[in-house]
Amino acid sequence: MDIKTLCLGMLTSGEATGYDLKKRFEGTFSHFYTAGYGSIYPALADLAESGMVTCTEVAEQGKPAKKIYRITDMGTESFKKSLGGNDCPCHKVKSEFLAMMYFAQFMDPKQVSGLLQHRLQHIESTLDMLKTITAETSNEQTGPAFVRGFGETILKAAHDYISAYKIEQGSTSDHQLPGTRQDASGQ
Amino acid sequence: MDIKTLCLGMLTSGEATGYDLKKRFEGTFSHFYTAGYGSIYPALADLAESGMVTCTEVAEQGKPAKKIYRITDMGTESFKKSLGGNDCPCHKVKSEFLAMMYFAQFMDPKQVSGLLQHRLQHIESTLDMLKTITAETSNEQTGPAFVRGFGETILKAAHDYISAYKIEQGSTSDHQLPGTRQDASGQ
DNA sequence: TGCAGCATGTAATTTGTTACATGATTAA
DNA sequence: TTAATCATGTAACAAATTACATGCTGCA
Repeated sequence: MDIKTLCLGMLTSGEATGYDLKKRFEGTFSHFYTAGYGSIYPALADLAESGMVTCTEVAEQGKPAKKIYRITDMGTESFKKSLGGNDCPCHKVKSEFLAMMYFAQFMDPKQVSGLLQHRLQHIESTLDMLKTITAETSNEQTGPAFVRGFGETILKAAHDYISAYKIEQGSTSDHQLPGTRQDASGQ
Repeated sequence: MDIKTLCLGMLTSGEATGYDLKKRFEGTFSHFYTAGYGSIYPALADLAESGMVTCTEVAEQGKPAKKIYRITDMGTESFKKSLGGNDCPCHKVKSEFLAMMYFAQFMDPKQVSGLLQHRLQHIESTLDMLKTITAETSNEQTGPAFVRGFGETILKAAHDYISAYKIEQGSTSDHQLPGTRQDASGQ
């Protein structure tokens, strides 16, 4: 599924600007998809050109005119069809974190520790964000609820696993000074 | 981290051909990175050209000459440096599965069920593969062990989550016939 | 005084995927 | 006889990232 289809899907729940969609990619969608302005704006332009969405310009002062996009009936149809025609959707992970951890033996133990700490913090902030969104949303539909729950589950499992490993390393090994442990300077 | 660096890293544990590396991408690495021949072969050619690896051709009958790659000292140095210069490694998920599930309301319940079933099976086969690799490997180093354990943990958590959701849907709702449930035709 | 937020977009570059091209051996 | 395994590679294509370009408002 490309960004274009995803933008179209997002518009099924109401009008939005490119800027709005970006915020969604940073929110609920952030744990399973990424997209920047460089893909969102061209996607919306394409969708408008092919009649999937309409675009209403609203003049703003001191900013470029706001472009409000709304999905058309054709757009909704097309979106449903693209959902229907995919019974083998992929789920891919691309992790520099795991790749580096795989080669931990080539790294300074301090760097490894920093890496783990960094990842834990990232997981925690994502988890916080998901919680905030849940609190703000009422009457959540099963789809979004499933996806959010999935994210929370996986994130918690990852957090537990990394935490357990850190404790194990901290207590068993000698390559980390007991007094200095959990220092984790790098951010 | 690009495929080139990853190939270089893989070669730290011994000589290999492009074909060998592809198999590794299908094995231990499959749950956090993907790469096809189209990226591996050019990567190895680049590495050889820049002196990171050496290449020995061994003639074979009925096949193209086998090219055995070995990492050089310069290659090892370069690899260590690229590991050291990355204290904020990303961990990205790109999931068509979750994207589709987010929009479950636009899909036929049967398709949703098939989607879940399909994902469960994929998780199971990946888990089996990881188990097989573990059985075959003795004296595993901490890096690879951490990564494999991470994969198992996350995969199990995902499996449990999806299974629990299927049961919930199967028992509570009326949009699935009790007699036909868990049929999951699509593969 | 400076930064974050709002708001849009383009162009070059990077990166990886897909399809193509070849061809012997071996097990089912 | 059919498919899988071994074994290499290229060229066209698709997709997304990054850097660039602009500029007001409001808060600290």
